[in-house]
Amino acid sequence: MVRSLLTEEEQHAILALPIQELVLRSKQDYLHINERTTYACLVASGMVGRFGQTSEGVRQITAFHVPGDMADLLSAVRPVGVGGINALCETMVLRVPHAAIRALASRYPAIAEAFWRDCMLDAAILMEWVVNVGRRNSQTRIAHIFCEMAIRSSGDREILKEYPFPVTQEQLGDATSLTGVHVNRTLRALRDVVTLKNGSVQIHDWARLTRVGDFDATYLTADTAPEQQKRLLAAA
Amino acid sequence: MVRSLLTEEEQHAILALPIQELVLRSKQDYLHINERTTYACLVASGMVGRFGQTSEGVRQITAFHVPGDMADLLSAVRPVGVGGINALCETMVLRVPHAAIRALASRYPAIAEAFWRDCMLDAAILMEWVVNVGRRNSQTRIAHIFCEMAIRSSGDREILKEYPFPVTQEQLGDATSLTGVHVNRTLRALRDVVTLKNGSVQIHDWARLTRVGDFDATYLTADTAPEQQKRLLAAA
DNA sequence: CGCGAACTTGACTGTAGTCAACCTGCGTGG
DNA sequence: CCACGCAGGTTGACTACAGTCAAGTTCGCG
Repeated sequence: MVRSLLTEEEQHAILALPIQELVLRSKQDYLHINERTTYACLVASGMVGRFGQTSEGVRQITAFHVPGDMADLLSAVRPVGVGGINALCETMVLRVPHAAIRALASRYPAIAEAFWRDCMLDAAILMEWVVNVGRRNSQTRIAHIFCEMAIRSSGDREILKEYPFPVTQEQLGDATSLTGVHVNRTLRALRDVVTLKNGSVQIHDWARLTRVGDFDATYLTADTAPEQQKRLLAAA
Repeated sequence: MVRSLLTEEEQHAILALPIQELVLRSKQDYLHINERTTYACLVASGMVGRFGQTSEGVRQITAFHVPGDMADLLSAVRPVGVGGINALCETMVLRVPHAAIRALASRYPAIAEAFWRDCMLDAAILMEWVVNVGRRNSQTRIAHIFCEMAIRSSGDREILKEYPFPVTQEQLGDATSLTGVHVNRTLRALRDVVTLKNGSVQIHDWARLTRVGDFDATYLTADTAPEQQKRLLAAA
């Protein structure tokens, strides 16, 4: 919730939410496509992918979620059309009942807005993914995802030169709409700039990576508006 | 706001929002990419497209908005990363100040949730677009968009056999990540099922169109949960 | 040590892109 | 009222990026 300003009381209220730990095995589907749920899940460790699929069962990953992300917060207000969720490696999630989230949002408008804003960051990323998959070639697509995940995995710190990204080349293809074979060839072409090995991304040249990846981090940045923008205005 | 249940008082409060009418010429950019705004806009008539673009300026439409849609409601809580907005034909929009939206959301939790839910429908559509652009061939892609817009243009009525869709083949290509030339060829191949002419889509065979378009409307359906799901639970 | 998942490589194919020419219909201005 | 211009649509020939298929190879784990 670093993306919004909350008072201590609000922060305590969030930390007091009832949670239930759940450990997912690598490759385990946590939420099946079109499944309805009454919990939202916070990724505590590991990594999950959200995905959609065609009627033929071909999967398309639509989002990656790192520790700290609510992977399906949107389901709290709209439990349909969330897509499936799949653990990319052994992952611990904390399940929070929708009812508790909604009750909290009702009581604290600033929390409602913080949740809403969090969902809107996801939406901005999704828009960027449409552009990525639709308009960029294989090198740019993959480099772009590596840039995005570098920023998101680094939190407020300096950009990490290496970060965990426990996906197979096949899964990276599911995220970029490429085949595993072509991901492999593309990674080879990028090897001077970035490598994916043992479930980690190693960035050798960040400047070149952002250039190849046609990457501008604006869409990921926290709101840079005046501070009060991060909180709801007092009720009129 | 038909997607949520609101009391009369809440409905009146929404209708009392300060608005400012604005008429956009066809092809006019209303919001430039990366532009920050302090208004959200409701489409009153006509049609707009939201778009992203690569650094080379190639555009990718990420959403269409029909009358009744808030095209950039998400900007109320997160004014960055919205992308650009372009009028596809002469369009009237109603601009509503972010401040008013946020004040209303703060005062009426059910309205906050209705706004949030509305944004989440957009997000669900966006996920479907990633799948569409990433995983489907040209015929399926175009047919899928035609299906989506048929449902959204029909509102609660029966599905219209003809509905306004004032886009050029080139713009349809910008939405489906195809070139204008290929859109043209694909439309020809689909002409027994659906045609795009004079700014309207004519559906000749809805059953076939959904089959060709690999279309399942679940992601667009209003929440089918028990009624109270459509409103925030009373504050604990 | 042996199995299987993931990765690697090569040869060939196919869908959609590119380029270029031409057609059509509409709105404007002479 | 006609003619011009132009945006949008249509078609053909050729190209290219990524997909497909198939045969290895490597590596980690039981």
